[in-house]
Amino acid sequence: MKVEKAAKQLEALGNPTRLQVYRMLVRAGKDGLAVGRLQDRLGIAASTLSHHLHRLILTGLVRQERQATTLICRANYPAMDALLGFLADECCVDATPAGARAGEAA
Amino acid sequence: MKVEKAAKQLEALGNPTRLQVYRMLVRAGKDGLAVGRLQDRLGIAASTLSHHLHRLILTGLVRQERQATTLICRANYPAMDALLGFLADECCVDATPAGARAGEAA
DNA sequence: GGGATACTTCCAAAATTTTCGAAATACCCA
DNA sequence: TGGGTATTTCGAAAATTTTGGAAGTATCCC
Repeated sequence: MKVEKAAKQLEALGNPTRLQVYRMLVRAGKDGLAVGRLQDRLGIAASTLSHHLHRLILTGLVRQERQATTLICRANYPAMDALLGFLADECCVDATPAGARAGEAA
Repeated sequence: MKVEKAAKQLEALGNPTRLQVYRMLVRAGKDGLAVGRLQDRLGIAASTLSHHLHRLILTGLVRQERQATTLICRANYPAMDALLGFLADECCVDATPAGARAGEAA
């Protein structure tokens, strides 16, 4: 994963409203949740919610599927796994090796 | 973890420069990295880096320790673990149970 | 004390984000 | 075709973020 992409995804999750939306979708699982259901729970303007959803979708964290007049939103779990992996990745690889001491031979 | 706190941390990581800083610190491990070393690698103004570091520190993702005239920065690993846990947490708990079908008795 | 290095805080301009009403679009049903 | 529900796009104001030069603070060394 590229830093730019990860940053975009983290930025998308870094807004309280979008994070709530995302968590609702994560909790909802494979059934997903309609845009209208999200709006009912959040109590914000439809256009505001639509903008937030758009950003989550642009980053690949959320997917939408139309069912007649309603749009079902779902968390994209593999994308979340990739992002979590990116953050935890390569922990300490540049650290001084455990046995190393000043003046010690390589 | 509260949604507000998690959102602040994600927002802090959601900027390419700050994410790079954070990853450098994660890679650096327990030794950490001086502010000046970060600046050398990033090539940005010292004041800009200082602002970014301040945000990472405010959210609790990064800690600083003074060693003489230099400030050593370190990733706060427990904070990262808590954030990752928050995101993965409660996946699918609201989902329709696997055996559920329309009209099925509870 | 004087002077050097390391880093932060102050200030401010430019860019971006957040918000939502109004208008537009998508789809279904009769 | 006409009308209704669901959702997005347009447009724009207010708030926040990002950036860095200049000035300030902290610590060390002589």
